[in-house]
Amino acid sequence: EKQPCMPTHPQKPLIIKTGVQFSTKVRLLVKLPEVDYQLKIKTTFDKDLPPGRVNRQFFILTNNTKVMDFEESSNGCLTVDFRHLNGEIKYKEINFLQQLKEKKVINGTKGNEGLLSVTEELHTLSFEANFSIQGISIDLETCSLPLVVISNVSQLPGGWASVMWYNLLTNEPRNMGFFGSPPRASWNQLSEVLGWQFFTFTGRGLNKEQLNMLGEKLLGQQVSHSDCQVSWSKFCKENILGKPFSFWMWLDSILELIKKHLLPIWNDNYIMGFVSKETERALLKDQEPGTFLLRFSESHLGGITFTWVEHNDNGEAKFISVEPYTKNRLSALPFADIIRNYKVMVDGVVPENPLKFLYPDIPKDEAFGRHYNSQQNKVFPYIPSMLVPMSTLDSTLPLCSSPEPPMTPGMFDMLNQQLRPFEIETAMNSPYPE
Amino acid sequence: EKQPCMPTHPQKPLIIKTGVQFSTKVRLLVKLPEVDYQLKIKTTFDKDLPPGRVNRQFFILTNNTKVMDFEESSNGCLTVDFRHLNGEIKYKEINFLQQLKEKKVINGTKGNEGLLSVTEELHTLSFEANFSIQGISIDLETCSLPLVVISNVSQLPGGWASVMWYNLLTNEPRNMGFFGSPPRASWNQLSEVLGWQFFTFTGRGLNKEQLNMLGEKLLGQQVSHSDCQVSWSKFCKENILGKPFSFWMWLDSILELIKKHLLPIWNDNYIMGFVSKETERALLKDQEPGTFLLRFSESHLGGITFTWVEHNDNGEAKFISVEPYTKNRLSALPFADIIRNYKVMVDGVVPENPLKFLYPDIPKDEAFGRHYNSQQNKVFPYIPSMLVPMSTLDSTLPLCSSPEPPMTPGMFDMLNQQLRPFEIETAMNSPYPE
DNA sequence: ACAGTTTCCCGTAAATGC
DNA sequence: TGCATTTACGGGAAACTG
Repeated sequence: EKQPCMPTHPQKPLIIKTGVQFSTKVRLLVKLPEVDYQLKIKTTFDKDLPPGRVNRQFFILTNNTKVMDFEESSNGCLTVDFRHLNGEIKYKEINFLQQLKEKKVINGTKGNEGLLSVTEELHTLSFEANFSIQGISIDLETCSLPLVVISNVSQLPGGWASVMWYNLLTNEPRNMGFFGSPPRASWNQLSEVLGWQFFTFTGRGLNKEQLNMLGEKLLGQQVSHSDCQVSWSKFCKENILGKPFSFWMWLDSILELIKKHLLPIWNDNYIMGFVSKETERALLKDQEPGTFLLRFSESHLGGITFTWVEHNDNGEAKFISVEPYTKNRLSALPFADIIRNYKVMVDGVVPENPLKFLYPDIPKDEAFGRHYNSQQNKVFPYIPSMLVPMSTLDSTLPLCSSPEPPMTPGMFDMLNQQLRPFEIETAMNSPYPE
Repeated sequence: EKQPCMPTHPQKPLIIKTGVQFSTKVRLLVKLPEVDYQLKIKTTFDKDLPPGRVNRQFFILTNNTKVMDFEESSNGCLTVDFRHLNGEIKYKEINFLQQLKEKKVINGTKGNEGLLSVTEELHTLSFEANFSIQGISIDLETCSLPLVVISNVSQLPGGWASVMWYNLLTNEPRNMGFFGSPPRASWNQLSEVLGWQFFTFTGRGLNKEQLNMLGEKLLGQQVSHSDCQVSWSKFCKENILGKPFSFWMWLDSILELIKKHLLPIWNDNYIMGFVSKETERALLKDQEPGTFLLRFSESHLGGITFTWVEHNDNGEAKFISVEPYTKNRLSALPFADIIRNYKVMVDGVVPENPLKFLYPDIPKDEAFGRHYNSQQNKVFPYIPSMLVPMSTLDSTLPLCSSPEPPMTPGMFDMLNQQLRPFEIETAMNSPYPE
């Protein structure tokens, strides 16, 4: 009869942060005959969870009772929307604006297995109303989909992973023990969700090649990933081999990077982003010198780098990648300007920008010109100054410039044991398929 | 009998921010004969202000009663220090950790003249205790010096100005209407306080020349500023002529800049900082080309620039200042590294660092070498990249490079009406005394 | 409309708990 | 001790309010 909607964290529904206001909407789906009186809705947090399994306990700080009525108009706080939809069903909506506070559990024994993290702990909001019609008292009750409660935005990625996994893999309205033994997802399902994440939060999804690279990263090289199963743990809990973060933490850090610093370029489809080093080399190998592409760092959270191709004296292609730029650097200098002004200075010779064509052959300025920042702000008595990103190289020193090593740890170790000058880098190319 | 100390905001006592914990200490100065029982201290905010004049009203959210006793040891929250001092007087101290919340004043008429800003509104904390000895009940009561209550750190500079002004100009323990008609300060008094501010917060005070420049800025050119009177309004409320900020706001922004980004260089005394443009030119005029000095921006809040001297073909000195660096830029690149790597490129020619000697003749690297950041962090497969601060000039364009115009508005307008190439700048020099 | 003031809340750092 | 989680609060921005 009543269909509850979810409390919302900015852009991420079903996640609530303690101490921060959230809002919920409840819609009454029955058409009440001429009910003009005000209907009181009471909200309760974790109303009747099985007492044995309770983990953290929360309570709603503010008024947990709100009136659902027809008159109030939208003021952002206690908005009540009243709409006729298709002339058939009446929706009444209520917004609660309230916040949550953790009850200190006196009882020392938290019921649950210690294995679950707080972002795997599921909660609900219950809504109750009572009204009487023609002398008959009627109780209505409903509750939300499972919620995740976090205490700091640093837990948002983990919480969102839980929400995604739950909603991807079950239709149950309230399986609170879901993460006690979470089901696996097929790569087919998961890749669709990942693409959808990018689409929702940035405006552009992921193409076949990008998803393929992600599949390989998560599952290793396979003929087809479609039917592979991905465990919850592999997706979000276990660290990637040799890295201090999980697959989802890595991917989410890239989502955040795009949202804050790369949005227009990403939406113009100028960031290939998810490319293996092997593919990268294969693509660049036969291109004009100075052809480059943009790739997200696999070794650091939230980083983006460019790799360009040059040619040795003997005609071999060599590939150079710059140290990845992270949000700190990008907030000092937007990425388009980095590409525009990037310089390499070898042996103190006049610096030159090695970036000429965005793969496959788009002149740099044609691709990024729209996003250049003419940061030459005229402050009258001063001469303007800008930051120029620059790599300074000394060709006599064995400065290593090879792109990231492949994922296999053996290979990684092997590479790490060798310091070598530029020339040898091209050797990295041959072992890989083209 | 009891001597109260002040609640503390980090580094700035007598300022309390709503919603943030603060602590107070109360010391009992009488030696109680064998009092081992616990003495309860009750704290009240604005206990008995004349009701007519009340502005904002606040109350203490947390427990306002704490026990002063001998046993408790320092745990950071309810610390009680117990010390014998000189074997004569017993100090008992209590820390209150509590926060303040504003009462919504139902009564619409705030008593005070609307002229005062919130940072000029003074409040107090009262402390009360009662104990009985030999059947006689004894009441103790005391209260703090006037406090300023702010709701956001953005109000801290204003609040701190009030605390300084109050404590500089009165010895009254609680003149709550002080800012109704605040007295003036002599420049003698004020300059001492300003120097002390720098000393306290950075470790280095201000020398005669620096204070002199500040005096001129505040009072205009005078034979001697010592006996000049500075009004509270001029110090903190009125904007500097032609600028959107007051004298103290400007000075405080520089204090903050030093604290966060320039501390070691400032403490090495390598920042002249407060120099008028006239003096700057007089100093640099006869120095080696490439001699530079560091000066705080007078036109923007929290900015620092360098000015260096070069010579024209005809031997005239010309002075060039870079656009001031503010906290945003400095957090991308520390100032010492900016000085180290700063380049000017004219007509696309090889860029060169024009900064050679810190005034009067200290080789740049000798002065700043200790603070250079070898930011060449080796991230294995990538080539490192750094940000290089650079000014790019085209000598065929009339790019203006004159240092800041002098403060007189007429002069400012005159300058603004002229766009001119480098060479003319030297003309600016002659009108000024050397 | 607007300026002074407060609220909101992210994101870093520190504290706490386990 | 180390890791997971929470708390603290500066700082930018939005919301509020006369």
